[in-house]
Amino acid sequence: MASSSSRSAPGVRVVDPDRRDRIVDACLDVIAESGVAGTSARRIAAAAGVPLGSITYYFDGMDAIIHAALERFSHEVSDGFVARLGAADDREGVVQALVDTIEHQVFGSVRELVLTHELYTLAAREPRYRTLTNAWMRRSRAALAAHVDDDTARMLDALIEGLTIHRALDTEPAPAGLAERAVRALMAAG
Amino acid sequence: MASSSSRSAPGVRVVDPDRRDRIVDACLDVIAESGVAGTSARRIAAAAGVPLGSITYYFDGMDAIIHAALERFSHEVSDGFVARLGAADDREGVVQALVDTIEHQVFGSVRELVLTHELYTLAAREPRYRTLTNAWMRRSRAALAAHVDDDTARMLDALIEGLTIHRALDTEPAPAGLAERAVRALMAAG
Amino acid sequence: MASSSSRSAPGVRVVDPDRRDRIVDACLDVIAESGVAGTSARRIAAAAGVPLGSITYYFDGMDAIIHAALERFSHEVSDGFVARLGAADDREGVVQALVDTIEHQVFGSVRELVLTHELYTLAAREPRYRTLTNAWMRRSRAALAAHVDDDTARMLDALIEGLTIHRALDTEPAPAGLAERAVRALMAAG
Amino acid sequence: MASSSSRSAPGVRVVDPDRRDRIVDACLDVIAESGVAGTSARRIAAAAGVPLGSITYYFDGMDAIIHAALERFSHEVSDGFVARLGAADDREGVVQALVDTIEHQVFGSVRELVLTHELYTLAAREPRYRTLTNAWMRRSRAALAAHVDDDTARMLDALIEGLTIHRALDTEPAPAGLAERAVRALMAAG
DNA sequence: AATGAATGAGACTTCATTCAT
DNA sequence: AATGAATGAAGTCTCATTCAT
Repeated sequence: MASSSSRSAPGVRVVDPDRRDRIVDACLDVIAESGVAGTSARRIAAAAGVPLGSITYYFDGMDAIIHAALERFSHEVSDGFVARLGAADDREGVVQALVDTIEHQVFGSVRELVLTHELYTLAAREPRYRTLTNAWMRRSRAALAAHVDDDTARMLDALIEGLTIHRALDTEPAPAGLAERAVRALMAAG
Repeated sequence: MASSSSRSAPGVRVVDPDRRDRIVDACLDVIAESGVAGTSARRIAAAAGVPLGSITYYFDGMDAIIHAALERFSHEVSDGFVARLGAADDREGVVQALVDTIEHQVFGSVRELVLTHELYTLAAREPRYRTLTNAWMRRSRAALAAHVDDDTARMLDALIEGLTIHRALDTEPAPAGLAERAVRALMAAG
Repeated sequence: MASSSSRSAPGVRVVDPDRRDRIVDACLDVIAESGVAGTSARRIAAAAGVPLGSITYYFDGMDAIIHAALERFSHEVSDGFVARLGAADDREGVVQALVDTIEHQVFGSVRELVLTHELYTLAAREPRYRTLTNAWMRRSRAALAAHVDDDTARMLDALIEGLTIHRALDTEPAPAGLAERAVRALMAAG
Repeated sequence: MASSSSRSAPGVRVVDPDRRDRIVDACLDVIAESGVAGTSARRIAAAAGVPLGSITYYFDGMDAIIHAALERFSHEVSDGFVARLGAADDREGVVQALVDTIEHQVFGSVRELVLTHELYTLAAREPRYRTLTNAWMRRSRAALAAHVDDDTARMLDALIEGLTIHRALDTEPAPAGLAERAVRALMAAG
């Protein structure tokens, strides 16, 4: 008679419609922890709690999983940014949303930092990943362009990128108010 | 007649005092071409024209070579930046040097972009590499701080970072003059 | 026409349910021939007629194979001893069984001698192997204790050990009847 | 002018007449700690505090060092046994000396146990090492034969061997007085 | 006499992918 | 549809030994 345990016995076929999704999520976890270089089908399978064979059954090779995972990641981050910016209803709200974004990252887990750079590294070399970062940039700029002109959107996007990276990689805290001054300076110049 | 080839016959012991340096350079080339993930002792040895055994003879494991290579790289880039900035003798010269830096990267080989991100990716996860990026940041800011106050130096450094990355990852060219406007805006705010 | 050879063509996937067992047996052969020090995954694979990858597929590292092999060996020897002793139905039969055991070893292949010492050497240093030798000792003593008291069992077990080793390592034959006299003396003392 | 430091500067040639001896001792330490299998020229050199080149300069390959080391070891142990037995001046003293020998080993460091088995393992397979163990046995028996007849000497030697090994490998202590009863039983039988 | 740079062989292990079931 | 046994390639590293100095 079948066990009522939530963990099925080995060899038993399970109906599991979300399995593909779970693999993608697990892949993201593995990349965050061990890097793209340390990501293997075995590790993803273990993290997702699925058999090894599932990996190559659902995906066409390792790169397909990694691409799917980083695509999902870029949308997650992007969605957050767009939401934060969408909540702003005046110029002052925009400033606050941008400063929050910059400073939020620092307190955000190391996970976001790591995954971002893993993606950039791939994008620097492979067009398939550059497509991902391009779309991501475009979504960010579009969100900004709802409040400022296109050129200012570009400048602000770059500033956020640079400040976020430097804050994350720095060993000492950034001066208070610096992000805000920079944001205001660029918005004034637009 | 004796061969003038740089590659010696197998089995022949060679005196080669610069070998360690050449291995580091070769490692940088391999990382640039195939990424840290694709960098193996075999490939480095082949690129440097030395036997495989030399790699582990001169370095305590793969990570030691990669660290040495990326350390060298960070200094090379940093030296260029410091030199460009050192040549400026007035405010206008500084603006020009920074704009040049941002735009120079784009026309610079993909090599610099790739290597920078490979380093950042490692730095995001491992303290040993964060030490490298920190020192690099500090050198850049110090060079800037010779011309502007400390806070402005930080802002400019971040702006350069962000603009450089976005230009490199973008598929369409950035508007002319945008970098200059952004630089001037931040310098005026300082 | 299909080959009836036991060695399949390269690249052909084979169904081979006893493979794990065959690897253990092959490992024992390799240890007997070349010692634990000379035992490598490559050699075991060659001896078992399986690809190198099979070794690490079935076992978690070299030590796991060696442990499994020596565990099997200790049971093989132990089983023989217990059987020989179990066949004895009176005091005189026990004496004969023990003398047979001592003298049997000499004519037994060098294999048993070699493997025993390889195991003892590991047991002298690593607890995991000492567990093996302990269980082995316990089985031997239990078999003896069916015929004599516990202390005598210990003495006899040690005597057998010592005589066996010295006979095996000696370059000249032991005096006839010596083993029997020693066995009788210890049994009389019990 | 030469430094007066006890540790010479690198590259300085040192007069060191006992170096060969020190290498042999260091080799014994390495074998005791890591086994013959884990003994390498590098490790011996490090343990002896001599340059790597010294190893192959003073010895004809690894096996020559190991043989020299184990030969020295067998004499050290043998000397102790002969001395202990030589101090006995009557039958009772001999009994005591033998019981001491058996029980001394248990409290002796694991070093002696390990080295003994490493040597036996080699002797089981290679004649060059069997020569060592044979000579060792002969010295032990000769020391015993000064007090008992030849056959009894053989029996006692074997008993000591077996009891020592079993005590060392056992996880629980042997019954008190057991060694003494066994020794007396064999001496009475002689 | 003595050294340490140098090397090629071979050690273990991990892995993506294939394929019979 | 799904799995896991199986494999060959490639990974890093250790090492004994050689040889120019």
